Amino acid sequence: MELALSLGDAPKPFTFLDKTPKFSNKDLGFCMGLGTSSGSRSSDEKTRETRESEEDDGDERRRVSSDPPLQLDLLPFTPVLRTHQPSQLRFPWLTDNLASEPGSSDGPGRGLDVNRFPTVATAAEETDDGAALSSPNSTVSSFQMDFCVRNGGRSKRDLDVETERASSRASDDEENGSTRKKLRLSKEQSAFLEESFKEHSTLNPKQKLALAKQLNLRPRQVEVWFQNRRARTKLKQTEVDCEYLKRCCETLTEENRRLQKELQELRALKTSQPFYMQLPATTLTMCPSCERVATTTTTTSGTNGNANNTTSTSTTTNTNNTTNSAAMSLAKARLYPFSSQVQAHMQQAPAHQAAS
DNA sequence: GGCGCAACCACGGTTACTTCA
DNA sequence: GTTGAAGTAACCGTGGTTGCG
Repeated sequence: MELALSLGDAPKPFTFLDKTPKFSNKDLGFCMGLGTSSGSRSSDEKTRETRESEEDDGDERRRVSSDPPLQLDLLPFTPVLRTHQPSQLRFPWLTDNLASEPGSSDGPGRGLDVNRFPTVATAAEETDDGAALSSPNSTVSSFQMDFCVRNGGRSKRDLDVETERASSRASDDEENGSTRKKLRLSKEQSAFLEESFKEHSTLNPKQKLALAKQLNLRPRQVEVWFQNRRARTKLKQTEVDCEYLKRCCETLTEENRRLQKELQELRALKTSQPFYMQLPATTLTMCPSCERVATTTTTTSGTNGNANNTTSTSTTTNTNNTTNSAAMSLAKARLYPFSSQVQAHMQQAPAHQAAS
């Protein structure tokens, strides 16, 4: 019996894939590939990769480029960053002098930072990330990005209102030091983080600091954002995988049901037309492992019910789905039980497979 | 080389907050 | 105005790795 389950390049193994809701790259910027064992990489490997990446800042892209086929891209902007906005959105590890770009003192990006005055950094952050904490008067604060391209027409006034609101919330929180700090990142900040996530799903300290500077966030915020983003990606991937396996299960169940039904039909046919058994039987059997059909002519003799089977010929044929169904029809007509020759044939299966 | 310790990081799970229908 | 769901920033605990004495 043949059941083809292909996760690879089968033209259309499962029709249900067409029914899955709108997994269109164009629409959602979503693409997924099911690779071999990429999803089960050990944490050791990942940690090692990270370490290597951190040790070698000049080779940042190695981790990305060595990523196995498993890929989930949920990002809203599908175009590649550097071809998309090469002159406006730049990552600090790609261009070091962005903050000193001419004309950075004014522009639509001014006042984008939700946490313009991150005065509530923890003691640890003060020590660890203190170098990255940017004062409003530093060169970092003068950094601006031309987000208008991404704003979809949002005016500067809108940005200012949003920033003012965020600043207000921040100041409220500062007054009430006991409350947890939770400040919504602006759309522009999120978009930039998304783009950088597209470049690197993990950050080394250098990148983290640079991103934090660039977006006027605390390095801790950038770190947390990347952690949550990875978690979201993984969650989405799990959901997709789950759905896929569910559909696979349904398909296999349906196939099993169909085969059971077919088997019942064959049995019914066999009992209703027993005279076929008296004919010189031509065995049509299929090796489950190599999917070859073996045609065997068998002479049945004996008067006391003991049959001496003698194989006269044995030919093997490569099968595909078409020939399989033809073989099934032939099998229905010939009605021959699974014979001992099959077992002998199966013992030669490895040779068949090697030959094919 | 083996061991203990501290520091760091990533991750999973959870909480608290915001936004929106 | 209220409410529940969804999204997400932030936090916590844990395990792994690395460097040092």
